[in-house]
Amino acid sequence: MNEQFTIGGLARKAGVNLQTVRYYERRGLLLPVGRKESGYRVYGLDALKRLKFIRRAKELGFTLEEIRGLLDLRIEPAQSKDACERVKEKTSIKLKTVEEKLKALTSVRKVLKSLLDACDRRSPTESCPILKAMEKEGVKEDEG
Amino acid sequence: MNEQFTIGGLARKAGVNLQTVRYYERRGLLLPVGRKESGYRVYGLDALKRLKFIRRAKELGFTLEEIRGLLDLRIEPAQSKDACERVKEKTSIKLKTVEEKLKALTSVRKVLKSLLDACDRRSPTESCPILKAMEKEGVKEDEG
DNA sequence: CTTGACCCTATACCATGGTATAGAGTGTAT
DNA sequence: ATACACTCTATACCATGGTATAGGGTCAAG
Repeated sequence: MNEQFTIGGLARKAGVNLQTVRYYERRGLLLPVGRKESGYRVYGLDALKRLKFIRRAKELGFTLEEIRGLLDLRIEPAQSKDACERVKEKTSIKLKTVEEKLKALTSVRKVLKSLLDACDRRSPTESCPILKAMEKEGVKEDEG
Repeated sequence: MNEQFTIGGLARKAGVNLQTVRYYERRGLLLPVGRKESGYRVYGLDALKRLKFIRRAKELGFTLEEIRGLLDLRIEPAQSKDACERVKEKTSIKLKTVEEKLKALTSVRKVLKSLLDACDRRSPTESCPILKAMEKEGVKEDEG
């Protein structure tokens, strides 16, 4: 209960480099609950969860800045309606970009599948099938 | 119309930095169709498409190496059965990574949606819903 | 035949996200 | 009390994906 870690223990449990933990602290992503007399950082179980979250979110293509934003999207009981609205807005924005990525990735998947098909039929493709197919997919090409 | 570009024209049309075009060439992602006497690079319309594809793929979280792999997927008429099999294999691998990304992003979308939901209901949540959701390992794609 | 916009190569530099190392203190088991 | 694993800060270093700059050539218009 109320398990505590030293930085090394935390890093090991989460499977990340010890330096990375300190790096995340510098970036404002992961703070120790406190320090010992000696100056040693002390972490709780929540830190472990947070650290795991950071790694997963990173794999999903969020930057550390964005992850910090996500972690800040906490709905605390004391928060005002305004705060809730701001949180909601940030979340919506993130959701929208995620949905765009999903759409584009779905197209890519479709293309790859049809390429596999072509392989099975041994029908030669154009010089760069993925490009041709993406054109037909009508995934937006530019915008900014 | 067999339109041709110089490197600057291509970069402008695609909305990328000129140096970036040369960088992609160094990385083997985008070659000019040829050179003028002067040594000037010459590009065709296909290069523009390719360049746009690269940018999009990048936004989806593919590395330049991965993108090169995607662009290299093709079946040539003269290819042997073996070669075809290799293409198929490469394509399957790409497909798998795309599907992993899709899965992970779908989880994120779910989490973000539920967060928005919680916000709508304004249920004063005790702890960060995102954290909660991610703690459950539901999003994990890794360690395999 | 020079000016300006463009191109060439080569190399330096930048940001992000880490990782490693140096030099010094801590904690504890023998 | 000393060895060993661990921690601290600070700083250097690495890879990726670019971006900028230096020193020079090309080319069309005037």
